[in-house]
Amino acid sequence: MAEPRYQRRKEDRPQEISEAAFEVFAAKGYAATRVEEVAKRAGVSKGLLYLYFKTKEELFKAVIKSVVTRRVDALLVAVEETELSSEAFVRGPLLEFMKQIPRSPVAIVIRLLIAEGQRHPDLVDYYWDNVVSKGLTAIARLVERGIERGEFRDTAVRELPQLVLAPMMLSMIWRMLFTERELDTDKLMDTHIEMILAYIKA
Amino acid sequence: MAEPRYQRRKEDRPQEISEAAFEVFAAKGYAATRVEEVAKRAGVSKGLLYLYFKTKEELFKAVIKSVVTRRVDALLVAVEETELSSEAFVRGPLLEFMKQIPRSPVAIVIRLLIAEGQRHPDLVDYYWDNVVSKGLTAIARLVERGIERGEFRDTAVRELPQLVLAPMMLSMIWRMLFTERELDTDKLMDTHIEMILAYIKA
Amino acid sequence: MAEPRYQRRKEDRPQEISEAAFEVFAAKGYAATRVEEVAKRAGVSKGLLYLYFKTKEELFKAVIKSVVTRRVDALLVAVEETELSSEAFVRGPLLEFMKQIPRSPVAIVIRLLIAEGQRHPDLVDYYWDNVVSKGLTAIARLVERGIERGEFRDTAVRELPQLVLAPMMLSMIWRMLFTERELDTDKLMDTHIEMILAYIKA
Amino acid sequence: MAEPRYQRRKEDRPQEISEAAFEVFAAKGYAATRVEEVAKRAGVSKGLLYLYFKTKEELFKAVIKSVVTRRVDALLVAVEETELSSEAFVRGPLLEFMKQIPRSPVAIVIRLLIAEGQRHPDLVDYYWDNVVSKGLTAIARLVERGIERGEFRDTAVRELPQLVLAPMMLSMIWRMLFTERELDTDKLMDTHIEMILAYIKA
DNA sequence: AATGAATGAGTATTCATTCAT
DNA sequence: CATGAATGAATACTCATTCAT
Repeated sequence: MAEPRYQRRKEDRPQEISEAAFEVFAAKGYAATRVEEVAKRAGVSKGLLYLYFKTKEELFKAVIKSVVTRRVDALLVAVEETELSSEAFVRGPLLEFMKQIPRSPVAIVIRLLIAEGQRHPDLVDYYWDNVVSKGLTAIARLVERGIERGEFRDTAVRELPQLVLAPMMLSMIWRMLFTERELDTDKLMDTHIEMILAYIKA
Repeated sequence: MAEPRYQRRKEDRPQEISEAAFEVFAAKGYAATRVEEVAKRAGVSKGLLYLYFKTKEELFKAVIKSVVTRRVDALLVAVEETELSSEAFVRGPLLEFMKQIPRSPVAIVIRLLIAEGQRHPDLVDYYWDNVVSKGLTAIARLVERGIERGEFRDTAVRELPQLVLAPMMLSMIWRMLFTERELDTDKLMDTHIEMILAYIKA
Repeated sequence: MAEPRYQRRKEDRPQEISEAAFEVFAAKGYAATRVEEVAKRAGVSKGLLYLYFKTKEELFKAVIKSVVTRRVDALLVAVEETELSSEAFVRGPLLEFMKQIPRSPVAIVIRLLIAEGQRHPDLVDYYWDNVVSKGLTAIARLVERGIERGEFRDTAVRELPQLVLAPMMLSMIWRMLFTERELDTDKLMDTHIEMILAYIKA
Repeated sequence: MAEPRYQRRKEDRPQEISEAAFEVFAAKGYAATRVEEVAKRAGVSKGLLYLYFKTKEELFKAVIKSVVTRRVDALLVAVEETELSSEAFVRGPLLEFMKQIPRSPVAIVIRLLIAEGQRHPDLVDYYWDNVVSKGLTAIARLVERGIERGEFRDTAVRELPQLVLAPMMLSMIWRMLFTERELDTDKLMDTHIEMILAYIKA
C-alpha cells in the first residue's frame, strides 16, 4: 500500500545523478556544491551516489565530460559534406552554431573549467581534445576550402580560426556575468560574420 | 637579525594583506584559499587580518575591487584628449591597451568573477560600473567621433563596442585555460583591428 | 562454464560463510572487516549472509565459537584414558599439544578475543568454559594423577596449571607480533617442560 | 565574571590529550574510539586535538610510544650495577619487575599492539626496540653473569630469556581477559622463579 | 595593537543493514 | 531463496572565526 521506499533503477541512476550534479555545479561551482544536495536533487541517497561515483571529484569530471556536445562533431562533418559555398556555410550553419553555443550547456562547462581548470589540467586537456580543437579545426578547414575554391583571399584568418569564434566567446562570458545588461549577442555575431566575410572575400 | 617588520607603516597593512590575498585567490580560487595562508603570506597574524577584514568574503570583495585598474580611466581620458585621428588611435593606444589587458591582473579578476560572480552580484555590479562600462564607453566614444569626423562609416559597430573587444576576451580565456597551446594573441588582435578598420572606414 | 556453485548444499552455507568470515576477521580484525568482503569470499550475496547471521556482531560471535577446537576435549580424554606414565604423557602428548596450539586457529581467536573481548564478555565466558577451563583442568588432572601415583611431588604447580602453559601463551603472542624475530618456540617449550619436570618429579 | 571560554595552555595540551586518548583507546580499542570522545575527555575541542595530532592514527602512535616505560631501562641499569648475587637479583628486583608489568600501562599497550599490530608494523618495531628487546637483553645479561660467576649452570635458558618472562606474559593476558577468574598471578611468578632457579643453579 | 591557541559548525566518505525485485 | 541496489547514521577531518593573553 505504502509507496515503496525506493526503486531499483540501476540503469538510469548514473545519468540522473550526473544531470542533477550538473545543475548544482552550474549553480554553485565545484567547492560550494554539497554532495548531499546533488543526491537530494537526483532523488537518491548520498550512499547511492557514492556507489556510482567514487568521489566528488570523479563526479565532477564525469559531469564535465558528459556534456561534450555532439554539436562540434556535427560541425566538422557538416563542413566536409556540405554542398554550400563557403560563404553560404559561414552565413548559415556556422553562424547558427555560434549563436547556439553560448546558450548551451557547453557555456556552463566552460565557466566551470575557467573556475576549476587550474586544478584539473586533465579536464582541460579533455575539453581541448574533444571540443575546442575540433571546433577550431572545422573553422580552419572551412576557411582553407574557401581559399582553395577562390572564394576567399589567403589572409591571417587562415591560421587564426579563433578570430571567427571570438565574439562567441565574448557572448558566453557576457551571458554568465552580465545577463541583465542589454547586449544583442545575435546581432553581435551577425555583424562579426559580416565583417569577417568582407575582410576575407576575394 | 629579523626582518625590520616593525618599520612597516600600519597604514600599509590593509594593502599588504590585500596583495597577498590577491595572489592566493588567483592561485587557488575563493573556496580553496585559506585565510591562514593569506595571513602568512602577508606576514601578519590571522587575528590582525580579521582586524582589517571582518570576513573572508569581505576580504575577497576588497581584493577584487582593489584591482580596478587605472588603465581603463586612462583610456577614457586618452580618447577624449588625443589629437590622433580615430584610426591612428585605434591602431595605436587602443590596440596596445587590448594587448595589455590579458596579461594584467584584470584577467585574473575576470576569472574570479566568472567563478564566483553568481554568488556576488554586487561584485559584478562593481566591475560593470568601474571597468567594463567605462571601457565600452571609451570604445563607443571613439567610434562615434570617427563617424562624426567622417573617418568611419556609421555601422552596427557603433552600438556594439563589444565587437572591438571580443578577441581581447578570447585571449584572456585562452591564456587562463590553454596557456601552453600555441596562439599568437598579439597577432590575433592585430588582425582583428585590421579587419574592423577595413569594415568601418569610410 | 561457471563453477558448479549450485551443487553446494544449502546446509553448508553457514559453515562456508563462517569460514570466510574467520579468514577476514583474522586478517583485519573486527572493525576493519567489511561484511561485503566476507560475503564475496564466501561466494554469496550480502543479503544471503544476513539471512543466516542477523548482524555482523552475531557473525563474529558465531565465528569465534565455531573455532572451539576439538583438540582440547581430546586432551582431556587422553589424560583420562592414557596408559602412559604422567611424565611420559607430559613429554609426549602434552608437549605436542602445546606446540600445536600457537600454530592453530585458536591462536587467532585468542588474538581476536584480546582485541575485542572487553566488549564481548559473553564470548570470553564461552571461551573460558569451552577451551581454557577445560585445558587447565586437563593439566591439573594430569599433575594430580602424577602425585597420586607417586611420580610427582606435591608442589604449587598443582594449583597453578597455568604455569605449564605459560610458554605456550608467550609463543602465541610472539608469533602474532614478532613473527620475523627469531625465537625457537619449540625449543622454548621443550626446555620449559624439562624444567617443570625437574621441579615436580619426586 | 563568566568563566573564560577557554584557557591557553599550549604546553600542557599534548600531554593531556595523549593521556585522555590512552584511556579511551585502552577502553575501546583503536577503531571503536571516537576522536570526539578523546577530545571531550581531554577537555578540549576536536579542532584543538587536530592542531597537535594530524590524524587519529598519529595520535594512536604517539600514545603508544608515550607509554614506553622507563622501567625497562631501569632494569637494564640495575642488572649492570647491582651488587647482589645473580640469584638474589632474580628473587628480588627481577621478580618485582615481573609482578609490576602486568599491572602497568605497558600491559594495555601490549593489548593494543596485539589488536592493531598487524596494521602498524612500525609500532611493533618501536616496541621491539624500546621495550621487548631491552627487557630480554637484561634477562640474558643476568643469566650470563650468573654463569660467568659460577652461580648458574650453562643451560638453554641462556638463549631463551623469554622463558623467564613467560608467566609474566600469561599474567598480562589473564588479567585482560579473565580478570574475575581467580588466579594468583604473584604466586604464579614466585613459583616460576623458584622453578627456574632450581633448574639453572649450579 | 597583535598573536595564535582554541572553537565548533560543516562536509566528504564509509559501511552495516534493509528490502524491492 | 537470492540478489545487490539503496539507505542513512556515523565519523574523521577542515577551516573561518573568536578571544584570552
